[in-house]
Amino acid sequence: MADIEKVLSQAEITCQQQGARLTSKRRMMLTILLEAGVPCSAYEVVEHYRAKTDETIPAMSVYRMLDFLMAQGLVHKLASTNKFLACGHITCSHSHQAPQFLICDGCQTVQEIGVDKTLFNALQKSINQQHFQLNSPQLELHGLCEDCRHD
Amino acid sequence: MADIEKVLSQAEITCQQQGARLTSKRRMMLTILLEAGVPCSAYEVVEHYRAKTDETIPAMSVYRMLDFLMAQGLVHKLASTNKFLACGHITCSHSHQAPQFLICDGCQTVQEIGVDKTLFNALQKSINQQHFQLNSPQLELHGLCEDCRHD
DNA sequence: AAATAAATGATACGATATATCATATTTATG
DNA sequence: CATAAATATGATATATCGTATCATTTATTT
Repeated sequence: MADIEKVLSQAEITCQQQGARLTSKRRMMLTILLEAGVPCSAYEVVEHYRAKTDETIPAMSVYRMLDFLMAQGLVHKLASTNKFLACGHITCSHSHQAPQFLICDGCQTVQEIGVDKTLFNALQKSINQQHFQLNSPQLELHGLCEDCRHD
Repeated sequence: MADIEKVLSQAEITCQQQGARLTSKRRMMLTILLEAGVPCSAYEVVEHYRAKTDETIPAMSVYRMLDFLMAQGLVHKLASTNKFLACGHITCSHSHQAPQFLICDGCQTVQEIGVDKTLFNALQKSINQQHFQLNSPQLELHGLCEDCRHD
């Protein structure tokens, strides 16, 4: 597990640079996702929050805070599973033009791999041929990680 | 609009080849998606079914039939929008290793483009480097189609 | 300190999806 | 054909995911 404090500090800086406020609750949401390590549904976050703080938080608030964190690029949502996870690259300088997630259907862990230049170019090319203007591609690839493949 | 009858005939053949039964209700589900032209939620399919036949069908049944059609490769589900659409390649001989969907956020139309060899290779390479065993990638790319871009 | 803006809470509800058991239909087999 | 087995569908309930709306609190500006 990477140093969560370090990630949080960087998140703080990122938000400041973007003129966004990382409130203590928003920070807590990010902490929960970082500690979980695997993607969580919004309602799982609600539950983790309750477990950590002994206070309840409305699901509505969690959704809003996750939306905020996504807008800052600190959290991603996996469309294929309706779950949220902390960005794996908060402390590095990647842009996130085309995040690719390798989602293990065995143990639920996710590897967020960086943008492969070759891949992104091939993607752009095949899309431009269709006269389509891309927003932001997000690749979610399901399979088995090395550990689960051997089970 | 492509000839729906032709697509249905091919669907019939595909099912026979796979030892699967394309019942009249399942066939109706596929027809509804083909006629709709845009992706539909399961509950929209329920509604279309009622409009067409004046009979109601349980959502549960629709989900099951859509699952069946997906297992035959006749229908795809868009994870990013929780909607279903008829495969755009039923009458051609594509394998569907890596379907790519260009989803227009303006008008909801979807272009299902074929597997680009270069892209698929780049994808495989970046994945294998992570010792990950892919199930079946499905790329969902959001953006604007040519028409909507000019609005 | 007052006015404004931003964030969060509270409540209700809509949309998506599945579990489970019952019934009907089709297929296989004696 | 008759019956058993398998497959498909219906019916019902409920879990899960997500948003609309209005109230309240907290932070920022002046």
